[in-house]
Amino acid sequence: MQNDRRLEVASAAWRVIVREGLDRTSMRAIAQEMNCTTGVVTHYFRNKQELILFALHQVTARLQGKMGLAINTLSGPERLVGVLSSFLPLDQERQEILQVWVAFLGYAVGRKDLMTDHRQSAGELRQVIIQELSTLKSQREIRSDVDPEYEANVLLALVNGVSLDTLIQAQPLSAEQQLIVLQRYVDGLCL
Amino acid sequence: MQNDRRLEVASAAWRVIVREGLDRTSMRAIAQEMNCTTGVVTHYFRNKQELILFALHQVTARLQGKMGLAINTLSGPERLVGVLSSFLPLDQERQEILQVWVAFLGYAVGRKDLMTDHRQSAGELRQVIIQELSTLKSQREIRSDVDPEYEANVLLALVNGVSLDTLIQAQPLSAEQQLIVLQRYVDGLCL
DNA sequence: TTAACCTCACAACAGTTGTTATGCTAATTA
DNA sequence: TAATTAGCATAACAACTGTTGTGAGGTTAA
Repeated sequence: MQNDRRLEVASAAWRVIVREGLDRTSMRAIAQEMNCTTGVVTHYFRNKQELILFALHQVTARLQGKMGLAINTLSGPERLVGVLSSFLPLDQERQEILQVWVAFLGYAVGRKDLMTDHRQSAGELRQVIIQELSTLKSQREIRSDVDPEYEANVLLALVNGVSLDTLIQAQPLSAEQQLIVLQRYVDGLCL
Repeated sequence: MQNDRRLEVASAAWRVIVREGLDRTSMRAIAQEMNCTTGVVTHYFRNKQELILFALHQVTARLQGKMGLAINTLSGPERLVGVLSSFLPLDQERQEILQVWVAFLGYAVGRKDLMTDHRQSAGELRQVIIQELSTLKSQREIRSDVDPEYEANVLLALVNGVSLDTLIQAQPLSAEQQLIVLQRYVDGLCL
């Protein structure tokens, strides 16, 4: 399948990004990571921009996959925690996703179009959280005085902040500690 | 003073980073931003790496300046809020600082030495927060069951997360809303 | 004045970048 | 079988990168 090959190229790009940095992720470096030449890369992607954009969309796609799984298998307050924890770097795969995401976010500084991309996916996620909170509120699972829009901001900030801290803290939070932070705050909304 | 000139170069680099992106911030682009040639840049900085590192240290230096002001002028729980809010993008200056910081963080992915730099300054800030919380605890200003080390993680995550959201959210939190999020959480620690 | 020096412009260097064109081989299709 | 296309290697291109050296003009010091 030609689509599988595109994923292989994007996967190689990811590995180079995590290991060498985004600015050192050249066409030749990606090709070398796949043990072939740039002919492969140029054959499956028109531009480098198209490749970069595809690799970026792979980030959001895989995270949305995790989130969809949580939505379909859980319910109640556990589903809210499940959705939010989909984005936490709890395992090595999501730690890699986080690094690629941060690299792209830094790359988006000074590029209006790329930053708009980030904002859109962030906005969609925010709507999901608001929806979850509203449902929980109408089901009397959380306090009646919580403002879904406000708490969505806080929860997203908490998840993003905890994720970032796993990158920039010397002794980062363990997976259990990350979940505890999230769980405690959600517990504070319940009752 | 030759130090002032270095600051001018770094300032020009900041402007290019915010406007064009870090990867497009070349020696020539910085020089053009100053309306001169690369001779200026190469005269005050040995390498580009030295320039980049200097510009990065300017970020932490200016933030620590803000923090120092809060430490010296406030006291009690207000000082904790003041210290933490020093890092929030409440005004245009700190919004610019945030963008440069995010650009450098993304640039640090795949560079162990730069990421170590980030980790060190983050660790120092964490110690300050822990110290603040411990002092407040011994002064019976916050609940006796709060764990300073744990709450320091949560507070830092909250500040980092709120800051990030101002970048990646379509309608970002206003300065007042950012402070409310922080203030409310700190209020929850008091009593 | 003479000498040293700071500040900077300018040009040239080698290396790396993305992009493109060409051609080969194997698979697919007619 | 013949023709076509997919998949990829190779090489060459211009543009851009950081770095270095040379030198000019102005300032300071002896």
